[in-house]
Amino acid sequence: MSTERRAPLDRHRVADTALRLLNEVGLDGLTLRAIAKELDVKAPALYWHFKDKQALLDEMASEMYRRMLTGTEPDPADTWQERLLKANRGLRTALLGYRDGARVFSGTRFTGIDHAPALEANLRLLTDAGFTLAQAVDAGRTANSFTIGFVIEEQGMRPLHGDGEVRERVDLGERARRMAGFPLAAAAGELLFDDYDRQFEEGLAVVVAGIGTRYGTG
Amino acid sequence: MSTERRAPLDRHRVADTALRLLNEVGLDGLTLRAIAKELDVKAPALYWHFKDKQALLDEMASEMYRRMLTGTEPDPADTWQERLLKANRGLRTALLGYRDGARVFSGTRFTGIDHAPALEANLRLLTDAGFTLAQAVDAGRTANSFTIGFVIEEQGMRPLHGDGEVRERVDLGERARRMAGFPLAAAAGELLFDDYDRQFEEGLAVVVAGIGTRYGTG
DNA sequence: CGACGCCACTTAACAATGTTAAGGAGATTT
DNA sequence: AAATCTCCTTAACATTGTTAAGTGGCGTCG
Repeated sequence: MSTERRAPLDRHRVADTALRLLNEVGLDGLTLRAIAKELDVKAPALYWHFKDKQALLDEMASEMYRRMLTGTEPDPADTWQERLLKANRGLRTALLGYRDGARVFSGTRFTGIDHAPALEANLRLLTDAGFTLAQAVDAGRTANSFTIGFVIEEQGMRPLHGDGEVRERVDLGERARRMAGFPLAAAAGELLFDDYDRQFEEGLAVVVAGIGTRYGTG
Repeated sequence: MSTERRAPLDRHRVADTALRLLNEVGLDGLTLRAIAKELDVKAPALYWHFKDKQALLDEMASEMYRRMLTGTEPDPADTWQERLLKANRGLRTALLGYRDGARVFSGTRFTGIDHAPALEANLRLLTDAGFTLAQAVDAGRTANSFTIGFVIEEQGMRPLHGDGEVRERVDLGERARRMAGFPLAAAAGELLFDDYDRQFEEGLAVVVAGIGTRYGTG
């Protein structure tokens, strides 16, 4: 018998399902009707739990952030360099875990305080290492901006598709042809669109080194 | 008499008008019908000049980039530090010049070669200064990623509105209340959302310093 | 026990959007 | 003069976020 009554939804379950669906259809395919169907519900039902679609996206971003934190208990024995590296690697990994993850994440603001403990711990570590609070804030934001910017470009160039497959969006041969007459720019093509992991590590190392140099805590 | 025949459109004029309109209505309000009305034309006419809306957005991004370049003739006597600073300051200024500028810019890929000469000149300057090509590419992308990421956050926090007015999207008092129990994080609020110009300069200085440190060309 | 009321949803509908199909007026070419 | 090309219009379509109104189940209170 179908007298089984589906348990009522809540914000968490909706965001959960939406995140799972995001990886199949991408941000542009993530319609309220599709999410609702996945939950065995009609679209307007979502408005009982969320004020509008943006509120749902905010919840999704918060959930992404929560999952990122659970993967990485901060080690109090970290040096500030290690902490910055870990935090930003973790952020990138979390964003890459979802199709259009960076776009979703950067378009939303946190509503809760789930991020507060980690932020507090990081600021504490940096100030204990000799940074002023202002320096610690600047350092964190600089590294954070780099990571977000990098992943936005990365996901724009190599979108993750439904089947987990990665497809390049740039035709290197055609680019090289257009760049004839600009030898360095042409040669840069192969470097620009290959080995994002290495490029990210390189950039992150640059940022951390710069923080040490500029704030004299290296 | 209205026998005056309007000159036919072209991609450039459409992108021009769309960019002007962008500052009045924002990316979400930038519909094809609104752009068409501004051009005294019906919406489907745009499809004669552009394959789809994304193609128009690409053209807009290219135009933004072109305007950025005309403002800044690269000085061959620049040191690599000066060049990186100028290029990324210019990029930020260009992005801030349009409502949702960073979102428009980061969502698109260049189709032309307008950016090639400047890229070539920058790579030349860096390699002449002792960088390998790979290092020059990495350095440029790191700085670039930082700038894009920074401005995306900046414009997300302080959206530019139609009348050129800037409205804050964060209630600092409410944030401080939520952050009770996390003193450093709470105190960081005022630092995080104030004086973006200074924060950007600070971050850019960090990146440039890091490039010098890591690639031994400082 | 029955009426009330709240929760969590459904059905129906709306205006707006990107996009396509078909056609048409005017200039240009043959 | 006929045909073709350019650039645009009118009409329509499916899809989207969102709102309004209604409805069935469940607990509470008289």
